[in-house]
Amino acid sequence: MNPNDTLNGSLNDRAQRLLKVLVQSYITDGQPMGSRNLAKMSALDISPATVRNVMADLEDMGFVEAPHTSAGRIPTTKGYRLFVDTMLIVQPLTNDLVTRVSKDLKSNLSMSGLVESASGLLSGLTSMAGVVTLPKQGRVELRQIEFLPLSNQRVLAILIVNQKEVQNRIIHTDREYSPSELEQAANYLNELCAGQDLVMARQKILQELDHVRENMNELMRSAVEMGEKVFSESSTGEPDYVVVGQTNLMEYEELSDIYKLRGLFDAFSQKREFLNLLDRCICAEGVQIFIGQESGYKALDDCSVVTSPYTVDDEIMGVLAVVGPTRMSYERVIPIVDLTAKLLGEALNTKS
Amino acid sequence: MNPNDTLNGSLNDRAQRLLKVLVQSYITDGQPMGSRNLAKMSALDISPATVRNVMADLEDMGFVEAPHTSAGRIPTTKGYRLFVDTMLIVQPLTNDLVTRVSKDLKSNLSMSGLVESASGLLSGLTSMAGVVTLPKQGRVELRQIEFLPLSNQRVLAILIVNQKEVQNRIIHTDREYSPSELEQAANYLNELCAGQDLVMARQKILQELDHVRENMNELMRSAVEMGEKVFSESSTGEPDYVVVGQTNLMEYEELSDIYKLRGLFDAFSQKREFLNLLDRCICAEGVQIFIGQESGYKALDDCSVVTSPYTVDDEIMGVLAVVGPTRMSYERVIPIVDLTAKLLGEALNTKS
DNA sequence: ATTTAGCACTCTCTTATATTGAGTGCTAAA
DNA sequence: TTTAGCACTCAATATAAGAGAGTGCTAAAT
Repeated sequence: MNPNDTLNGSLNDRAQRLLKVLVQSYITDGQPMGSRNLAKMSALDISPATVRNVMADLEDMGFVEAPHTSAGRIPTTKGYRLFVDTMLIVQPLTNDLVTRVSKDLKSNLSMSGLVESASGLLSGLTSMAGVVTLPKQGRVELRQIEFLPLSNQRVLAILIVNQKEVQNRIIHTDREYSPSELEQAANYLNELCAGQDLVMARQKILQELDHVRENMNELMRSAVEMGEKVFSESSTGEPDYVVVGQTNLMEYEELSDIYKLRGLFDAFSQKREFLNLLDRCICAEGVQIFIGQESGYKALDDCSVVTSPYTVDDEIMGVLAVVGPTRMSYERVIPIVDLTAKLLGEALNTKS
Repeated sequence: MNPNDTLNGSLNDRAQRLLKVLVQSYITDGQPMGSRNLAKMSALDISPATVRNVMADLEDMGFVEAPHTSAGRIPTTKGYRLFVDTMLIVQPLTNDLVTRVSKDLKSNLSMSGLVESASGLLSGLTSMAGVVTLPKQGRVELRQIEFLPLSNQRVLAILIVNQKEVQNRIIHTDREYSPSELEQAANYLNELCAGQDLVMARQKILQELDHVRENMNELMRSAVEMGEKVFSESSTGEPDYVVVGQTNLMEYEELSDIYKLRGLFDAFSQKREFLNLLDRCICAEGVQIFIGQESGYKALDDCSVVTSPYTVDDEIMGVLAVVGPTRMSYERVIPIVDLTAKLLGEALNTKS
């Protein structure tokens, strides 16, 4: 068997080298590459005709394709995948960049500001779109609950959770309550639930509800019922992630079709599909990449997504990502995503 | 002087009628209108040649222009302006629509949800982009302040304002404080400032700061200093407005140039210019319209903005707007903006 | 004094046609 | 197995021609 044979499925060195050169060239130039050029650039000392033979094989195997008969070849999704998995050499980051990212993140006081910054960094450093999910409140520990009377049979419940965060919810009650009544109710609930996880607290209250119905006095009944209302209202429809630099994507020819672009932007603002995709990465360790159709969502067909979870104390808090055209410089983007994830985790750590 | 003379600056009836027909036709069709067609549609029983004479006059006066020699005429900004100011008959709203908007808004519990809904309605009903600024906290009355110790010389300040809303701010202190110290500080500040406007409260604290330096004990000094820090930190970088339906704008040919579109989207996300524009409407009563370059911002050159402030108890709380191509159905959009502003105000009212 | 008909003219848009250049696939020779 | 050579394909570009829409102007009609 010939050592240069490429038809048995696994690629020989020469074919791999040619593919690598082709992918790199296409990523920088955006032009299909012809055999003549490829022969020259590969430094392999073979003729264009030979390159053509190899390319025909690579096309049979699905790694490259030709936009039309007389154009050169461009990588397919499968081609990019092989490149990313086995031939890619990530570019080292300059110290300069690291300190810049670090500074940028640390200059942030609030958590939402931090997420915004991270997103902005991803977008700015890559000239593509940056996405960062809000850190998920793994265990939400109730620290204290307070009630404040409003008008019209409504009560404002203030939940202080996780030592630092405040949530407020408005509940509708069956009648007006006086401030002192509310204070007693709060005391009762604090005693019952303080220090517990919100989910647990709710269960405890539901138990209590049965119990209380027969035995307890009117006040406690009210208190428990109010607690039930507070905890049943799920989280306050906040944003799930932050996107910065959407408009950068308009600069890329591959995406400049207005319909594709609209689909993509809609996907960002509807969030559902995109959140699903990000959720899938939350279990993966380190940087993960979805190339073109691999993501499974039509809106992302012409895009690649480079994601990484970010962690605090080894616990995954969220995911961040860069979204851009499949023809992106993975070698540059991957370390940027990696770095940002690590430093965001660190920055969050000092805030807890 | 001839009653049909159009050259002395003010338009005679016939010219007005022709302009009106032209604008309406162009808004629905998007096609430049020729003299032949215009003569027919105007029902004026004049020949195309006469129409051509009138159009030449209108062009001299800057109300219409011709994309090229042998196209019909289209309205200029000035033409749209005259149309909007003097010839427009707003379409009456169906009861159906009114109840739908009303229901949609009332089904909302939180304020941010309400704003989101309003924005969505504007966008959905017009197939353009809807913008709603968050209601501004005109007078923010401090009701209560609480402190919670965090780690690393930081303290969480919880401000309860306006009977219903909670703001939380993290301040950095000169040393660690115990919970009981903080409680006393809170009590002190509550006594000093409760019931006051935030701005007033700050001034009071600044006064107190001078006073306290000599006379008072250590605790009170700390308290006042903390208060100073709390109030000096301005509002918590929240979003200023909500945009829904940006992507709708991609459907309009007038805006389908990718560079214009990018400028527009960037303007939305940078917010600065756009906020300035909206601020300008806050003093105007009722619906206000910016046509094309009238806004003064390059990004909005090909757009019109229909705005209205929304009020609670005759006090202006914010502004909402629809953004779309200059060639929009003003007759339809204006009442929608008007209605949404009114009902949003009402909906907010029942929430205070 | 306006209004109108008629005509030459302008400009866009569409369609057809040719030309060029890049690059391939195949065949036969090295 | 590799290479040179050649016929062929296809996109991109330029060029020309013709149709359609609509104008501006002039001279006649009202």
